[in-house]
Amino acid sequence: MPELPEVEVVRRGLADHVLGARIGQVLVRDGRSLRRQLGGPTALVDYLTGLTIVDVARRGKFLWLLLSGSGEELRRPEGGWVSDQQLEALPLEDQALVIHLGMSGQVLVKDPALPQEKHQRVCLELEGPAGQKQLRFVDQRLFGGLFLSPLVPTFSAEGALQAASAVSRLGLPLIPEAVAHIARDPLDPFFDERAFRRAMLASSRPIKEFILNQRVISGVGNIYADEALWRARLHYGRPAKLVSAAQGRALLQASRQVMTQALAEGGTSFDALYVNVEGESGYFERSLQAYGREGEPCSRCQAAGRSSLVVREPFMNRSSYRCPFCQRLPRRGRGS
DNA sequence: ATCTACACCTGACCGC
DNA sequence: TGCGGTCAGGTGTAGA
Repeated sequence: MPELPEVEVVRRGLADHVLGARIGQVLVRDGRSLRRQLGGPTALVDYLTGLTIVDVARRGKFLWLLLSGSGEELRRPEGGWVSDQQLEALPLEDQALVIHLGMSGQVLVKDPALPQEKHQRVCLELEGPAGQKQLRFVDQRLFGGLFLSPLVPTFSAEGALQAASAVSRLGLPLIPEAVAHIARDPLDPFFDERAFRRAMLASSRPIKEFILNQRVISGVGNIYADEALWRARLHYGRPAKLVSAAQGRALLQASRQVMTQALAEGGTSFDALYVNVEGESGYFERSLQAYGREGEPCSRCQAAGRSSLVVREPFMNRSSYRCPFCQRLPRRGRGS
């Protein structure tokens, strides 16, 4: 359930703590976290060892580390990694390390002396002259993982080279091949609203299924889908093509607002599973209006003097939460 | 081509 | 106490 805001919290943490770090020993405790790695653990270990981390990028729920092999001869300052200036001069390796948190993944940056986590699967030793740290990939349910993927160019709709990720430091027009099919997310300035609208009009799938499709819009998972639909007053089952242009814009706007707010509060957390790189939980759960609020009053209805209680309904083999008053199916859209 | 079904996982929780 | 069933659900792929 880490969605865009939670993954961005992790990305920022990595950008703050591991840029310029040189990767030393790589320890794979559980090969199942490398299911997508061609050649298995050996290939990952062989490739990563000795490389320097030069950038951390994200698109939707995918994170990736950009690497350089030429960092070895750099002079590393006392107690830290190399400078930004040095980093920008380094030539990129042709593969990035892609990380997906799946349902329960965490990326922690910790002192090697601290005890390892129960579900730690992979550990990268980060070497500095004084500072030694570990990048730990922890994942209880093993839906997440790490793997190398070759960088390929990214293009805009008009065919121009375009930064693959709005949030990377270097803003390179390169994306890991394995992430190239993922659409830009609603917080990406290059998000293509017209393409989003075209796809909406072409789809008879329920609107919630539509916005969960990472090929159409990325970063949205079950929690923020329900929150955005609540804000836009849309029923999850409404066929996408029957959502008006104004409602579609409202939905996109709602997803931006809810994710921006969640990011400002450090992400959503239901338990200790979703945390930043220092192991701390976010506070956004307190701000959720629909998700997880079965039986509680809809705050919008309450403010208007009505009483209606949020309901939980099965949809797409998972739970959906909505207000039965302000998120109804119009007559035309019934039957899904 | 489009869509559905399932595999991948662990742990918390619930009813018996 | 134990034990089976259910739920949490993102992503990729096999099959219809």
